[in-house]
Amino acid sequence: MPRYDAKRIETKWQTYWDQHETFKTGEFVEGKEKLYVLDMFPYPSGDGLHVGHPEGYTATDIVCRHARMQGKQVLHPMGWDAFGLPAEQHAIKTGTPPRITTQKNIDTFRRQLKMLGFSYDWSREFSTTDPEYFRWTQWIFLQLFESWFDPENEWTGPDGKKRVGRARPISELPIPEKIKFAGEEAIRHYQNRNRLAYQHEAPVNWCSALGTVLANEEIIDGKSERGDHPVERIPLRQWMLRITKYGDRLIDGLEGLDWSESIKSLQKNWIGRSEGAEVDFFIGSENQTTDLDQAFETWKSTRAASGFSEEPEADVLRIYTTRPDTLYGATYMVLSPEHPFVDRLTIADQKQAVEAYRQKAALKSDLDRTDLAKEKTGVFTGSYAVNPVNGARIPVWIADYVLISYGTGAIMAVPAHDLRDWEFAVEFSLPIIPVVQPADNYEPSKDELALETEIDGEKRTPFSGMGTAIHSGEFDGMKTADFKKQITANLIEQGVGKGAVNYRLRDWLFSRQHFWGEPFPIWHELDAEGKITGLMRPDPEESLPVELPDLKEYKPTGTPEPPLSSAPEEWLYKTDSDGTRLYREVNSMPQWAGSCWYYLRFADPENNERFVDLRNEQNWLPVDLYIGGGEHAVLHLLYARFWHQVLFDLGHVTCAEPFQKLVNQGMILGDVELTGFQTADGTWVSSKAVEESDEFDTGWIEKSSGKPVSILSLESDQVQKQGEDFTLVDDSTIYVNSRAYKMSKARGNVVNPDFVVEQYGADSLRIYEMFMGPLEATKPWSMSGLDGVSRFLGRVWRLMIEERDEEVTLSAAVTDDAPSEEQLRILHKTIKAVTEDIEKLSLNTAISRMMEFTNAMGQQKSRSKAVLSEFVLLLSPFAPHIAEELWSVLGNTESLAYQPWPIYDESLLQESIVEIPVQVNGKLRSKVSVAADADQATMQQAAEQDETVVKFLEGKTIVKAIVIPGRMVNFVVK
RNA sequence: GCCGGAGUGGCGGAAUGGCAGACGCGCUGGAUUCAAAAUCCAGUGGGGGUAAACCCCGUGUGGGUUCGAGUCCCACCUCCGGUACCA
Repeated sequence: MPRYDAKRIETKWQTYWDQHETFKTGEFVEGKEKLYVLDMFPYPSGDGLHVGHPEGYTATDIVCRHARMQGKQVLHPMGWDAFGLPAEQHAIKTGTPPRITTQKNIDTFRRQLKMLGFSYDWSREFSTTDPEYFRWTQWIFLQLFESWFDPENEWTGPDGKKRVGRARPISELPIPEKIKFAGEEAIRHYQNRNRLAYQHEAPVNWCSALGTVLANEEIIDGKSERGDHPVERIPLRQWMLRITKYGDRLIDGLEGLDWSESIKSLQKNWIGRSEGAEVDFFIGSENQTTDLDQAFETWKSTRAASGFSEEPEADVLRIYTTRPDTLYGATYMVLSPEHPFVDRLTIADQKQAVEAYRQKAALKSDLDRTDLAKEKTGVFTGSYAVNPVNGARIPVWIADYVLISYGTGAIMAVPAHDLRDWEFAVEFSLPIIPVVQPADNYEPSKDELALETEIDGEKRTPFSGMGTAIHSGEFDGMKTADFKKQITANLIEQGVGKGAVNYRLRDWLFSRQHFWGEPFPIWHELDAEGKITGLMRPDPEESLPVELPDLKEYKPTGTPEPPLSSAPEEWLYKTDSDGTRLYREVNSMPQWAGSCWYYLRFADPENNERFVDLRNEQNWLPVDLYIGGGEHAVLHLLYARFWHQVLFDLGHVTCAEPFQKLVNQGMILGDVELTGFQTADGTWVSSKAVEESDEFDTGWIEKSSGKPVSILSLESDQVQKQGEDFTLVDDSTIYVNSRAYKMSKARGNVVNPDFVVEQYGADSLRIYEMFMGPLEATKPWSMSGLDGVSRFLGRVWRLMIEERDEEVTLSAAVTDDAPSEEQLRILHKTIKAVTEDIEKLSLNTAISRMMEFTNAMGQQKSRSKAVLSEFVLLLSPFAPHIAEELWSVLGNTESLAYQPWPIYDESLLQESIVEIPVQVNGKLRSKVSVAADADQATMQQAAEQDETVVKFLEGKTIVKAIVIPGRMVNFVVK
């Protein structure tokens, strides 16, 4: 019985922790160091936990258990991100209300997490689907709704940092005189247009198969991320959040954060800030009668006096460019097909062609647009615009390579210096004027060369780099960077342009046509005919939460009308105190909403007065360590930071950034698979002669014949290494594939944590996942690796427990004698290494250090109890169950969860004699033993006397001897 | 294409510019056993040499810096992840 019995021990200690509320975070203690460690909370899917979850959870658990033993107060909560599609789709199929399914899944997840022995404070658990939680999600939405962004506001936050731009209450929005004059309704509409949460009629990605509108982020290659269904673009009234206003703040805020450079750059790229200029090109008034060139002169002088207007007037096309220095090379303009000026600029002769082109563009899904990306298409409108810098008349085209959603939806085309414009100009024989001279030693890039074209008998390529201005009037000879600054200044002076910043980031499409999401706390005013007027009334704060109605049917309506539109009348309509009929907003919030602020709620989960008490927020925030999968590196983190910054601007939270340190755990792949290929008649085909193909069920074909090949799983003894690759043992010309794949049901390589715990125990699973490799690396699973760590725990057990006894008793080898110097040295080396490794999150090496300890102690006939006790403490964050059990067998009556973490003594680390390497000319030739504290002369002398070294020094002169005390000796000889 | 990251034994992976391959898996041999499981001990990068001593080669490729490079610099190759008409 006293063999290491994981199941018995683990159940015992999990019950103990539960009963004693061992990991409940108490009231915040002033002056005691705090640590807030958070896992990205899971979506409780019906499949239960997979082995990827415990990877991050174990890492945070180790950090927390370690921190508690160091005397810190630790906040380590867990909850559920439980709104989302799967529960709704299950409801559609079975009629089971999503709340029921969700609850069941949460129960499974909780059971599994407890089974793994994580030290969460379960008293703080909540789900985003709890009305008491989403009450505050709705409240935060109202904060966004009731605010606008003032880009000019300069202010100093509670963190003492100066910022420009701030969210302010909508009541403080300055109303232009014109609008004030138009009356109350106009003012309300104006406010609506400026809110951080606003409604917008926009082409959205409608997926009829899912019966919903999708965010750009939910679409991959023009198909839905979920289910791979086709997506088309249709116009719809949608909720948007004005995240673009926070573009700069979201970039600047990254600076002080302890995040990997790669995630920071991922976020920066996503935001995609670019600097350039907006420039107005004169097109004349709508029914221009006088000559365009003459009108242009008048316009120029008017502009010189009035300056550049905030909004473009009707007589100009406003463009955005990052290369204002190429203005002289603009030879045509392009509008996106959706641009509002297309109609008025299209002359009668071109109407038909333009209309046809627009139709085609509108029908194209994103997929088609990218598919046809190779070829440039477009139509001339028949109209011209005037280049403000040189008065040149240039034709205005429409083309779908210009997107309505970026910049101003219109561009000036400079074919000589932009690859896309070049392609278009070549296609439609438009003039190409070079205005930037590359440096003398310039070689065209691959992309540029690919576009090489013969024009007028001469081979020419576009040039998209920087250089010196030519054909640019007074600016000739200027360097690109200087020219940009200079011309931007000139444009402002002449009132025809200004410096501008653009973002790749778009405003956040914040509504979904789902049942299983947070309802919006918004009512729409209806007019006498029951039509939506565009004016809105928020639910008063005190009436929150707006709960979901009971529905009989969860099916999508099949139209973009959300399922909530079939809610009972009394949920959908009400008459306000002033007699206005109101209709409830029937969209719901996206799944991101709940995860945007859950980290705040954990600091104060039961507060009925506020989303989080300010004091609690100040005490616990920011999150000191946040660990989760890389799939959230962009969106979740960007969205949560955005909400947080708005709350910060409005004074609801006091720290500017929510997540101080972020770590992305790597993905765990399935076991490595060796795959061979065979034709139908059973002949082997080399993996180098096959390729993937959708044509046949096997998914692979032989390249030469195009015939399908079947795939065969091989055992490791059937293959051998050959160079970089593997081949069959029987035939070294037949290469086979060797790689690990993502775990998936389809591939059948999913590892179930329940199974692993059943077989090996939770401690083994925890240690194995940490031992696999660096936390952030992608790593393949290996069942035999689990045997290894399981053996290690068995060895630890036998260090202390007498297996042959009936009862769990201390082994006779464990004594109360004073530890030997050697045992102490081993212990203190281990303490030092493990402590430092935990701090670096280098958990795989921490475990290997403990293995070394175990191996060394196993050799000792008599083992000091004191030494073993300290070791058990070191092991406890990693394998808490076995550690608690051993701790109690060692004679302790209380949990070790709050025992002081062992401290190493530097003086005990030193060995008295060390073996140091001796090199000659940098090559290792021998090793000599010297006293650890030997000085340079002694070391050099010892090295020179070494037999082998003498041989290498014979007949040579020592030019130089490099001696590093305690480390090495190197002789440079001639 | 662009932006990140990574290339080290049969495998997962270690190495503040200072003994490459810690630790684990796998494999080989041995002990224990009637036998097995479990456990313990020894060996295990490649080549040469007598399975000794010892020597040569070796961290994707080519160059460089350095007394000394897996580690730093330059160029390139391959793989993985993200992204893509963003003006």
